[in-house]
Amino acid sequence: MKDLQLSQRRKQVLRVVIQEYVKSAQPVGSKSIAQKYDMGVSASTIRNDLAALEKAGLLTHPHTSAGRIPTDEGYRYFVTHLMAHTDLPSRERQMIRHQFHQARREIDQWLRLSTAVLAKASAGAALATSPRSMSSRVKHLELIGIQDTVVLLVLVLATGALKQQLITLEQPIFQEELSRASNQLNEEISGANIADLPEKLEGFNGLEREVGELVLNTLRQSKEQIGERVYRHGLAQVLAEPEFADGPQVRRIVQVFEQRSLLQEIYHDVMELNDVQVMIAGEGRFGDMQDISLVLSRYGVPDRVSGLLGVVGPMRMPYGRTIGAVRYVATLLDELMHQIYG
Amino acid sequence: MKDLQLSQRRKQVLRVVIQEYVKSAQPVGSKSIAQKYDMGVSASTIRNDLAALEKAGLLTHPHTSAGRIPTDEGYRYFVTHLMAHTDLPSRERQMIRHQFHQARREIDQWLRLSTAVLAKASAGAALATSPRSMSSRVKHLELIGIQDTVVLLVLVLATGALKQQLITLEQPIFQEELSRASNQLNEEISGANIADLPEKLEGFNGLEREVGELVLNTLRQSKEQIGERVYRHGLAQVLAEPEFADGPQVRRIVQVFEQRSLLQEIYHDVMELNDVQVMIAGEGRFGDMQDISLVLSRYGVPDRVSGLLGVVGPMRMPYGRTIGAVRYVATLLDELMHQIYG
DNA sequence: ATTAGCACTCCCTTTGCAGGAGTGCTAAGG
DNA sequence: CCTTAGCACTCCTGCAAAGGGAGTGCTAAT
Repeated sequence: MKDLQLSQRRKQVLRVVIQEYVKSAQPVGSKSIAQKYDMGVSASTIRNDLAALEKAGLLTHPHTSAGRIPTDEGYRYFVTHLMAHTDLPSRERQMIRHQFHQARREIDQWLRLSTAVLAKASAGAALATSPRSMSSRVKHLELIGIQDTVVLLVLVLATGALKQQLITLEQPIFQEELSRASNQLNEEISGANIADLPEKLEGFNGLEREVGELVLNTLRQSKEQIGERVYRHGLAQVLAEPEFADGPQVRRIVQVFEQRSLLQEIYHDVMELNDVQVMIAGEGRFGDMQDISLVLSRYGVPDRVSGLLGVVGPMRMPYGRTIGAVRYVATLLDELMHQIYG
Repeated sequence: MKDLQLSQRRKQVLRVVIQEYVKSAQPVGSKSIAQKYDMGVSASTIRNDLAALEKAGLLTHPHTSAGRIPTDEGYRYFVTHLMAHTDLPSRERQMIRHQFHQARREIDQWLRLSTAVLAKASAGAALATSPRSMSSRVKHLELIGIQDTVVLLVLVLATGALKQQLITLEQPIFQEELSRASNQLNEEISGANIADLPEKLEGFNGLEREVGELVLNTLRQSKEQIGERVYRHGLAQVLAEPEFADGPQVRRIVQVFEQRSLLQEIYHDVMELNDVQVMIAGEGRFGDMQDISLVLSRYGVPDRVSGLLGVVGPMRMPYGRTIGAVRYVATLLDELMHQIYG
């Protein structure tokens, strides 16, 4: 977007239109602006401003004789230039923090809580991915016999992440044998990076070799993926918004909310930025996201683990509040993660 | 429901009404029945039958001059008395089985696949819970130092289920110390049931005691809960059904689909029955489930592990197909689980 | 640059009307 | 007693016309 020169008043008018429209979901007209907000000018003047803002591409109207509503670009301009830097009110922050301290100390719990809290604070639908380990260094592995020929491989990464995988053997095997194998492997590969693992595996064969290969595979795989779990909360609530009154629109947002692949695609973008990122109507880069906005943030500990956290909602969204909520929950998660991985 | 005496023809008429209505979502009238199905009687006779079925509470019409649609009880009667015992066609079964054999050997993968397959086969939204261990016997535990004062407790149950929990200590601790503690605990409590655990813990204090208590807590907790993870798939697709065209109805089904607590409540009922269970419009026992049906089944290995699997969709649902699909996937999961826990 | 005035546009709702589908009832026939 | 044809009746649906209203765009004056 080229940066526009707008007079103070026009900025103010744009701000008001967005504010009112977010509140009421109704197109807002010149008269109601002049009445509710004392801008020192008449409705007629505001009418001119509205026309100018429309020509600039920041507003539209649904039909000739309706009030104005913001366009994608209007929201974008608002978010980047006009929005007051709204952190969540401290009372609310307190409450959220309190909830986190009451939860069990487990990443799973934290993320579940995060989505619940975000959904509540934002009136959108919240989602989060479980954290992905940045450096997948093996900390420890364990082989546990489940059945005669079935063995469970448990893999603990340096980041504390847990991976599990079933192995079926040709022959029954004793637990002693398994323990022996896992001890041997542990000695060799614990602390090993994905890069030096193949080399270290050279010396092994038989069961150890097989398990080693499996470990390598698992690491490789987890390197590519977003966190394997996606937490979601609050879809029902966002569907209550009037923009999702009709069928196609509902399906659109549900798809955005459900689709793993979208998160996967967005993942890298968000990882690069440090602050909360706002994606309005897909920003042209993503398919069917009419009228849908995302507010996303990375969370985690730099170079150790990181995940994705955010809100999906209608484009007509209280951006200030939502951004504040996402940012706060993300920093809270950062803190908690830091206690573990810091 | 009292069991009604219906003539063969009336049963057939009911069957036809349901069949047609499921297909078209349109009220079906006497004339169209007489045309499409050669029942050897005229539309007028069918009209009488329809009136009788309506008086019996199995049908209604939305307004005076509309065709008939089934009521809750109509569907229920159909499912219990009228439905041909439809297993999935064998071609389809083959395909599904194939997909499972291609998946990675991991419960997580299986369940993900299950919901995907079910959603596809049923045109509803599928959900599944991860399996709950029936007897929570400890198989093995492991203490892994993550940070100076942060320790990860990994708990492997006899069923192969994995539990994890972070522990924060007052004092930094060496890995050797942790290994010592976990070895000691393993010797004592591995194989121990939840019942005899408290007794066995008597002898311990310090770190071992603390960990032991944590183990006990974790077991107790997992005893009450449904599987901790809920897998979902296919919400977008079910929302395309015409009954979910309006707002309140959408919110209703999304809530049913999202709410963990509902599954929790239903869990015990389903566990007791052995075959697939059909719940139409909440069967009066659950709140806001107008126009929504559930088709659910237990899966797992008796006395070892079990979980919940099923479909949520509109009441106007192809029950035969759906039940067939749920049953087949459930038995498939039974099989797979049996390989591990059998 | 701002303002008041005013015609114009287009949506939304209501009303009325015609068409159609399907029922319910009645009376006659097997 | 069950079945059938006939027919009036009900109520939905779609369409068109009309009125009201909100808000704009333009113009001319300040």
